[in-house]
Amino acid sequence: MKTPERTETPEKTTPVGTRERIVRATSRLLQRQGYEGTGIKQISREAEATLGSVYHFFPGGKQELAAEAIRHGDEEFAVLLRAGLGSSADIGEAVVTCTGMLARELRASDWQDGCPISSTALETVGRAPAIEQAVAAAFANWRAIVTEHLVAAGIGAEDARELAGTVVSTLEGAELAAQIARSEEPLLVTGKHLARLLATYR
Amino acid sequence: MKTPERTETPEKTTPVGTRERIVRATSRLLQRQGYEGTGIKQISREAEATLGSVYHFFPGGKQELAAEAIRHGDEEFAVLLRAGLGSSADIGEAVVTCTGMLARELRASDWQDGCPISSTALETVGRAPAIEQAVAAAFANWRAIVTEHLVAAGIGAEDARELAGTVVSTLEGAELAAQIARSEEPLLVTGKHLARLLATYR
DNA sequence: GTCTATAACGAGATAGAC
DNA sequence: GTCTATCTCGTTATAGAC
Repeated sequence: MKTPERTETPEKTTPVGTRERIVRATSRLLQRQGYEGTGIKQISREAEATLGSVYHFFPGGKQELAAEAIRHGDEEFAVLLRAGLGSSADIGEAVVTCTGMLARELRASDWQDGCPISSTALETVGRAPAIEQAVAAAFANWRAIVTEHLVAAGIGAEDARELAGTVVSTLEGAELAAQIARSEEPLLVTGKHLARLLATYR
Repeated sequence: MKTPERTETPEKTTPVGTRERIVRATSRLLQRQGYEGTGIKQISREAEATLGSVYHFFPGGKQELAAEAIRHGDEEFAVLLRAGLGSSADIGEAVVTCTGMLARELRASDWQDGCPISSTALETVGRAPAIEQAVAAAFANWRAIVTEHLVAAGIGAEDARELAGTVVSTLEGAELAAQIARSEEPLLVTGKHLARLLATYR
């Protein structure tokens, strides 16, 4: 028995280990406050872990922890992307669904929860190799997911590759614009334009 | 005589006052390091001004100074936008010119000098009203500039307004992607796609 | 694996002489 | 307007008991 037995509501919340609590808290804080704006003490507080535990699991300190949190955000956004893009056989409609989902989540968080990694990505350009690598991997992952769906929709491989980059970039930019304007409009309009662009292929 | 007479090379560099040196230094540092990553002491050092001078001109402290620096970055990017968009009668070509200019500057700075305000914008969402306002004004300014050129190119007013938002957002996203990938490709490809999108209007 | 204490340093901001 | 000294607080990181 490695975990304390909790007979009531065992399926509600799977007990999550300290390490994962730290990673999740870090991911959320980086999303909202960026890398420099987030302190390790705040992370340990929010994760309900002690400072000693944080350095126990991440001896590399803040950078190592941030890189792991970026990978967490990577997968989080990938899940949303796959859900949205798989929602319709029409790829244009699917992209519009994506922007709608992003807009809904953004409004629900009072425009706080944008892209989980963009702020940290911008802050660490050319200054934190471990983080930069995780960021680059995330973008590559998202592009690959979009490429796959574009190819499945009948777009040629090379066109699909290029378009996927534009789709991901444009979602990033639109999410930033929506946060700044505190409005869903930039995301929704951009979804419409992306669908229109995709419709010109084939 | 308000300024010391310098008879030699008077046109080379117009002597710039302390206040402006501080604003310029802040703008550049915010662009590269973001808001939380930039210290006032570093600013005063880089601007060759004393800490006392910084607080003399900006009694509101870091927030007031950052807001002013955002306005500086606003105008800086607006100049580039106007130059690029005015470079051709064909609006698609003009947008491609813009992305080419951005790509060139980005590479020249070793992928450091992206959008002058996006990092600070992301970091301060919902946490620094004076900065948020300056950021929102900058985006509105850039959208207005693009809208004007789209209308001049014969696109209907409402379409132009929506497209301008997408153009600005997409440039933002593509610049981020280019910095991360350390490659001009995201910007150049995005320029091509934007031109293609614009060509479907009329 | 968890906890507390603390070292070493830098941040934003202020005071007051000049 | 400029300069220096300083206050107070928070930061990352480490040490070592439990």
